[in-house]
Amino acid sequence: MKISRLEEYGLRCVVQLAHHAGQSMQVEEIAQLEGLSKAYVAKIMSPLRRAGLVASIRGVRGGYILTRPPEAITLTEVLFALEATEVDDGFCQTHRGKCSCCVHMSDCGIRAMWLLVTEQAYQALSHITLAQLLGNEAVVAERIQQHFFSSRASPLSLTPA
Amino acid sequence: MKISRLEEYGLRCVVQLAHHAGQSMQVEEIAQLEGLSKAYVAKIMSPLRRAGLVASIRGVRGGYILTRPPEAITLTEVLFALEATEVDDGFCQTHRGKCSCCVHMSDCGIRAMWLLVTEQAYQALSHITLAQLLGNEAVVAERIQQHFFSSRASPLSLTPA
DNA sequence: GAGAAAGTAGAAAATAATGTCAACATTAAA
DNA sequence: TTTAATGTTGACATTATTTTCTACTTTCTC
Repeated sequence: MKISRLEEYGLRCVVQLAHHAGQSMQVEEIAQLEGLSKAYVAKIMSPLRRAGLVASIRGVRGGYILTRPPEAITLTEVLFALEATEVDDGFCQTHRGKCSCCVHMSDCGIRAMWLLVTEQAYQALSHITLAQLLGNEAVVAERIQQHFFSSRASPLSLTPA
Repeated sequence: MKISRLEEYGLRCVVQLAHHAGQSMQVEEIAQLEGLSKAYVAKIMSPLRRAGLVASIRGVRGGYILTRPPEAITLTEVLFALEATEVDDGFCQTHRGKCSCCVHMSDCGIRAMWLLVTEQAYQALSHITLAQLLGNEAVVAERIQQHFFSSRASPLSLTPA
């Protein structure tokens, strides 16, 4: 289980924008701050723009800017924009071995498990906003942990078997 | 966020063994049932054996067999055996762009978030055993859902911001 | 308008993940 | 004790992902 570089870098770029919320940033500037090439950042921003999370300003003095305040953008939105994460037909298509369709296509316990687990993970991420990622590591850790151990009945909680 | 083929296929092979718990299965047999090549299954089984989750029987009438009953093997164990999932130094190493180390190495809110989210996800998976994946899709779905909505206070639950 | 400073898009190169192959090691059975 | 059926290993081929490159479009400033 891992996140792709597109997801990681994309999220980082968007967090940079969140740091400068209200102002636009040029691709070059983001690239500098994240240690990425300008061309690469440009490519990363593309899906985020198509998803409507950021707006581009073209021409001289152009750049990117968040379309909403950081408090109003969830991590699930960002990750989905960057990479339609498939545990659905797409998933089964890419895990079919040498057959034309997965041998478990009609009935698959593992699919049921992945489906629920990832669904709940994204559900959890949908409660974390960009605003909550601003601040230093300790502060963010504290905040997220708050979430995880908070009272409400519980998307991704599991009791022992 | 996605799972690799190694993880998916590895889990499937191990579930096949769970179906035949107590008896050994030959690589060829597993390959047939999963629609994979014999050579590929052989490769997949290797890390599972090294992790001690399965034992190999060499020579004529050889095969693989679970070293513990399906109820005693968790998904986290299987996934870790297949792929050391890194959100640690390894993760930061592979997400450092063009720099020698990630520009956020010393302090990274995103790292804190990934760390906690994946930790909790694996925590959740550590409560699901191979035994719980046996049965048809509907049954498994029901079982896992039970877990998610059960009473106890809650690794991966999140409350709205 | 002209020119320069942006973003855009798609091709190409580099890298990593996936899957196959062939030579080898082990062991049950004849 | 040979033989054939198996797992083991590492090198190779293939495919997918990541990253760069190049040509193009838009728009601000003069």
